[in-house]
Amino acid sequence: MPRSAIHDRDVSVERAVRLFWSRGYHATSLKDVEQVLDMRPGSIYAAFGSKAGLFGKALERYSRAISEDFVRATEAVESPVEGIRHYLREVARACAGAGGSEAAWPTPGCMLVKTVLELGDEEPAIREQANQVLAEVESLLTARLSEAKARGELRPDVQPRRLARLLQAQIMGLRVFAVRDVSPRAVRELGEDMGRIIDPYMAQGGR
Amino acid sequence: MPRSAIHDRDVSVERAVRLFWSRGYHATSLKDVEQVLDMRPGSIYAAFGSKAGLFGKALERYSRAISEDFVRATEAVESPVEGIRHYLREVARACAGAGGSEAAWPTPGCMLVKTVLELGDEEPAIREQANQVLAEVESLLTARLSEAKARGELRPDVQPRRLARLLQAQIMGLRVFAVRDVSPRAVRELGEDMGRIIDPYMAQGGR
DNA sequence: TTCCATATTGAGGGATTGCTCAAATTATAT
DNA sequence: ATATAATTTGAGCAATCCCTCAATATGGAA
Repeated sequence: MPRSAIHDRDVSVERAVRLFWSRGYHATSLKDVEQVLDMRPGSIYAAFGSKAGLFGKALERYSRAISEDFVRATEAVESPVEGIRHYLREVARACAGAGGSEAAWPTPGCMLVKTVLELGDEEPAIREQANQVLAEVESLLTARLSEAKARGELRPDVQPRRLARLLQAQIMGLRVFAVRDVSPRAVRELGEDMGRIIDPYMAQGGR
Repeated sequence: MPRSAIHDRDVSVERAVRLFWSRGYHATSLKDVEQVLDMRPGSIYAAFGSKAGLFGKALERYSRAISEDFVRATEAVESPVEGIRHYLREVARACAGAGGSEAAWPTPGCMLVKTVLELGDEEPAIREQANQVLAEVESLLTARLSEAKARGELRPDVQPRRLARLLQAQIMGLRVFAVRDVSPRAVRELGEDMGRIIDPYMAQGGR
């Protein structure tokens, strides 16, 4: 007997991702949200509770996409180390092409990083949410590296978690760097150089 | 004949640095500024013109401090490569101890990075200011690396500017990583590991 | 068709935003 | 002391903020 919803929740969240991802939390007003979602305040609040609530859902969706991308790119090749290199190249490529409305990424900057940097003591729930996802990504990296170590690709004395942190910092650094007004070529080169950081950690003297 | 100013401009800007650095641009209201500077709106606007104007002055001051820190830490030892490693360790230490009101850094996150990530098309002047300083830091790094290459510390085929970008991404990544809720030990280890990234670029097989 | 239950609307509320300006204040020169 | 000119104040403006809610619209069951 009820009236069916006219707005697809998934589509709305997807649009909110791009909006919040590019503008950040504070710089995005509900006017912007109304425009992008094509919804009026009442509907938005009935569906998501609050601006922070919608942001949380968007961040959740972004997080899932990021994790899936990592797993997919990483499993595209057999070698875990090569998989991580492949991921770094993919990120560099996406960063270099980011910006346009047609681009896959509205900005090179990682939404998780932007969130953690923007939101301090205000909105601690969202900050904690982003922190937790970043910890999960570190664990994904650690798992891949443990696998590589078990396969004999990495030296026996390598600490997977510690190397994972170094590599996560690479991804963060790459994406922040790409926000600078710098040539796509420089970004791709940087991704390549970052991939080579693993070399000294590999068995048989690297590469 | 005029009345002398009661507020020291330098002190005010210094306080504004900590305030904007920790909270970011949008999350900082003029109420916050009034409180921290102990000034009323009229005085603030007479002195700095606008919120963006004050932020610009604060960013300028922060930039100078960052550059000076880099040069000082880098010149503390004779070898340029060792100087860069020393800087990375110093940054890691400052990051690990950041947060408290007594700490040297209110947050590990770099104000330049936070600014570039937070401000998009809005406030393009400030964004451009931050971008330019980041380019200058890249040049500082490049200069140190060129020196190292001339001294024979680095392999002849090393491209200083390209390696400089890799290292700037390290600094950015380190400081972003440290914003995560992670142990000081992990941050210091990360700084150490980042220093070792230079090894493969060094002459005589690194180290 | 009638009715119900939910989705949606949009005017507008209370708070806060960045900012202005006329008035008050006060250190200095005369 | 007095006059001068810059500094500082703080009430308050227009705009915007996030959000609420009574009214309206509408799809599905009976």
